[in-house]
Amino acid sequence: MTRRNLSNGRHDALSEERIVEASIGILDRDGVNGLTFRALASRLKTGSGAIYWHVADKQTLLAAATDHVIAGVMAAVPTQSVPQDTIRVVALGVFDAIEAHPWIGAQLSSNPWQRASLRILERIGGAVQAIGVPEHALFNAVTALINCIFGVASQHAAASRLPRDIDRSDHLAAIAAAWAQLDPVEYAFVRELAAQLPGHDDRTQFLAGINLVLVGVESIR
Amino acid sequence: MTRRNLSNGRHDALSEERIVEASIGILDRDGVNGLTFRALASRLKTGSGAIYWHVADKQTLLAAATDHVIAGVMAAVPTQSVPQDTIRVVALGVFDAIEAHPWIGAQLSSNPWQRASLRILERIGGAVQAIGVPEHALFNAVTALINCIFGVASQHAAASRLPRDIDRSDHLAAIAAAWAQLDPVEYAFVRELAAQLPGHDDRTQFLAGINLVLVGVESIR
DNA sequence: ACCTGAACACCGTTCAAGT
DNA sequence: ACCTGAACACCGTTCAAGT
Repeated sequence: MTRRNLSNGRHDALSEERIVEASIGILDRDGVNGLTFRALASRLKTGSGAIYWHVADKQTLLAAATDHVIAGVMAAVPTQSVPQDTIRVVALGVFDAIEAHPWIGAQLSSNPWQRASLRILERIGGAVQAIGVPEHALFNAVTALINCIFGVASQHAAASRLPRDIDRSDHLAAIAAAWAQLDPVEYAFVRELAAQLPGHDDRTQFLAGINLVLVGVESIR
Repeated sequence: MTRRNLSNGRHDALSEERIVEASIGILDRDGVNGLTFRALASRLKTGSGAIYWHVADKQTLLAAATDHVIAGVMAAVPTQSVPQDTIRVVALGVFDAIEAHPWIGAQLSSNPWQRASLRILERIGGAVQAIGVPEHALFNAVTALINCIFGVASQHAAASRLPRDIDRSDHLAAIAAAWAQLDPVEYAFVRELAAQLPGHDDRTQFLAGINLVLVGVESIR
């Protein structure tokens, strides 16, 4: 009975999985700054030092939490018959995951070579290969797509770091208002864009960006 | 003589500008975690509380430092006769700025609507307009390009957070080696990519990605 | 108006001590 | 082997007190 957490249903035993799941719960509710080892220990009814027996440090914990979410997303994405569709579905899956767990955005974009990113890279890469992009251009095509996805990821991450009591459309309106007050000569374009800001749909926008890059990718086939 | 810092050369008086410049110095040498109000106060030979008279908080200070660098980059970029070239030059300017001041990467991608980002948005937007993209597609085209730039930004930011004693090519080799040990079935593509990783040039790669998006942008003209 | 520096309320991480 | 919780070495920020 040395490994009781395998053989019985005791919920007391700490494990990396339980820690990661508790972390995700805290992250979803309170954001990255809300995830402290003290808060985690209190939720898991243990001492803060106990967590270090299972997890190296906070950075590793955040990477593990991100991987847990992204692994779920990728498992749920079926490979489409048209590779372009696979890319779109993967991209939208990541988009929706960031919307559900906003802290993932910062995590993905701040560490592009962690496991979670590799899962995305693998799926996108396979699809780009299936499109017929030649070997020497693969790297370029794939990173362009990944950059697009992660760029939006961080954009969303920023929006999600807002206080919870601020409405999203209020926030967009506030940004638009701020832009409208910029210098008319120096910021002519931004001021024009301000008018379009409140009405636009992030998800549609995101997909349109992916499609734009796909046109470029197809051009090198 | 109420505003001595305007009329004479005294270097003692604190000002937001001096604080920002000192911050950039610390950030370049020690990274974001090295920038503490105590380190800043010591460098400026003042008390840590004094800084708060000129700067609201650390987040604002980081945004101001980022804006200071990006403003310099944008001022140095001449508008090219071919709008596509303007986009390329702006993008490369941002790329080089991130290479010189790596902390900017995280800053840009974590707050896409700060002043520094707006400066970039304005230049890119004007050029996309000049290409002849119709009004309704402007937003999509511009954000796709910005996402590409910021995606790479954060990628570089990650690489720059490495300890200073690690060589860059050693680091790439280490990543390639780690990738090569991944599951051959689950990570077939990533393993193939690993071989190309050590040899590739970031800057060329980056420009190739921009060009890919430009093909897409031109397609909706 | 501007600066000082101690004090406050936190952090992540470590580690002797327990079981 | 795994857990406890006090302790350490930091942070950002505030604020009474100075000039």
